Amino acid sequence: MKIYDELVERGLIAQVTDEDEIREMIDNGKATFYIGFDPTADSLHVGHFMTLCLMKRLQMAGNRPIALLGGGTGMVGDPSGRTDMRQMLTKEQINHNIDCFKKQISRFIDFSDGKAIMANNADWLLDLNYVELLREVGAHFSVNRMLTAECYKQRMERGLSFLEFNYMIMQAYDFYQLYQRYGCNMQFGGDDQWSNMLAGTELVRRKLGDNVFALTINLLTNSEGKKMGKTQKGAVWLDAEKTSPYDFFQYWRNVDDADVIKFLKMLTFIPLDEIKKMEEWKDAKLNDAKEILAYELTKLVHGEEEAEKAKNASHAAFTSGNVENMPKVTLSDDDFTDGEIDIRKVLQVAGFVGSLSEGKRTVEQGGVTVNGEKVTDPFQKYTKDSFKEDFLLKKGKKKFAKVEA
RNA sequence: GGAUGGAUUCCCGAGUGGCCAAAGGGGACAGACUGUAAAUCUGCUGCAAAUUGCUUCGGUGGUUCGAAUCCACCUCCAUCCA
Repeated sequence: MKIYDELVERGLIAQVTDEDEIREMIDNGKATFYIGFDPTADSLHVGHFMTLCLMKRLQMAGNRPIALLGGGTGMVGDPSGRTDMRQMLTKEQINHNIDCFKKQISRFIDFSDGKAIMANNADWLLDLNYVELLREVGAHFSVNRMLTAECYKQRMERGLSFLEFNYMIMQAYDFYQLYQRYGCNMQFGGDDQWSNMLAGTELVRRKLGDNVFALTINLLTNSEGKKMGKTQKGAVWLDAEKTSPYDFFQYWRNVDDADVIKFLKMLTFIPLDEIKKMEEWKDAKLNDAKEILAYELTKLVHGEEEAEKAKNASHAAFTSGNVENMPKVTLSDDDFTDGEIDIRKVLQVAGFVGSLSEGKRTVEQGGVTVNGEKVTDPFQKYTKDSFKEDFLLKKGKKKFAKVEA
């Protein structure tokens, strides 16, 4: 199966500017395409992961990717899909974030021998002259049209600053630059980027009379239409320091039944005919599919070794009760007062609760066990010796840890 | 620049001098049921060794025995006018 059809089969493609042209180009490895990453945080998250996978798939099909870091656009901030203005980032933050992004992207995409290009739009955006830009680029944009773009609609009610309004122009200008510098003839991105991307294809056509193309992929949503990759604690990060491989594994292990197959198709590199077989799996058997999903994704992001560890930890916690493989938490001397620590504090240090009050509440509701025994006293004390033996802490149904001191 | 309305806890949103750590809903968390799923029901949801104390209703100052609530100034947002 050619790459384009595979993308369709996997449910990835949302919108395209010209299906036949794009199919012809990417199927034959003729595309030089770019995907932009704005450095809004110091790690990539699950949403980026989707586009990185897309980049990889296309690279494997012989196309040349350009990873464009938004050192310039990050100074402005994309209003798409937001209800309020992003907090403005300082140059230092942006540069730091870009360094973090670079490391993560390099692990995914093969940049050797010019097989891929890393670019930063700060190189051409930061030194632009205002009046010159207005004349060169601004003249090609109709405000009337821009205002009808989906990405601004929401903001027409809540307010849109001029700064953010210009984001689309920045992004369009990127495409124009990349086309001239690297012959970049295609842009890919999340579906929320559609109007920004169209602006780019139009700018190139108007300035140079050449046709370039855009393709968006479906945003990763669950069966309820909610965006994936967010938890109550925030985003699911690709950085192991920010989201541990175990938590990452568990995140995918816990997806809804209704979503497993869809995610396997969209996110993993498992051949489609294998996934087809899994579609037959029903009820509890679906748990196997969830585990495959979690394992594959953890492997892609953190490597095989970490994926094995996460899987073993998961088995230890949920099936075998094998304490050795469980996620570990280590108490420091500072956590003890007069050689003692109470259960609330243990929960807090383990990261299971946000405050001692919450810990107390959880214990009172019967949500905490130690070595399988329910803890009833929220002020239950432990000495250091308590942790010499196995100390298996469990909160609720899904939080496990082996606590050491 | 002018007029009007607004800012409340994770989110939405009630509260217009004490009975307010602040209704109701959502979300989150815990319990029951399950398959580490969904749905449902119950509890719970500022902090703190806790019939109490402390911090919180955009900011600062004031009135008052007492302020989310009244007053002044400020900041920000929305709508209309210029």
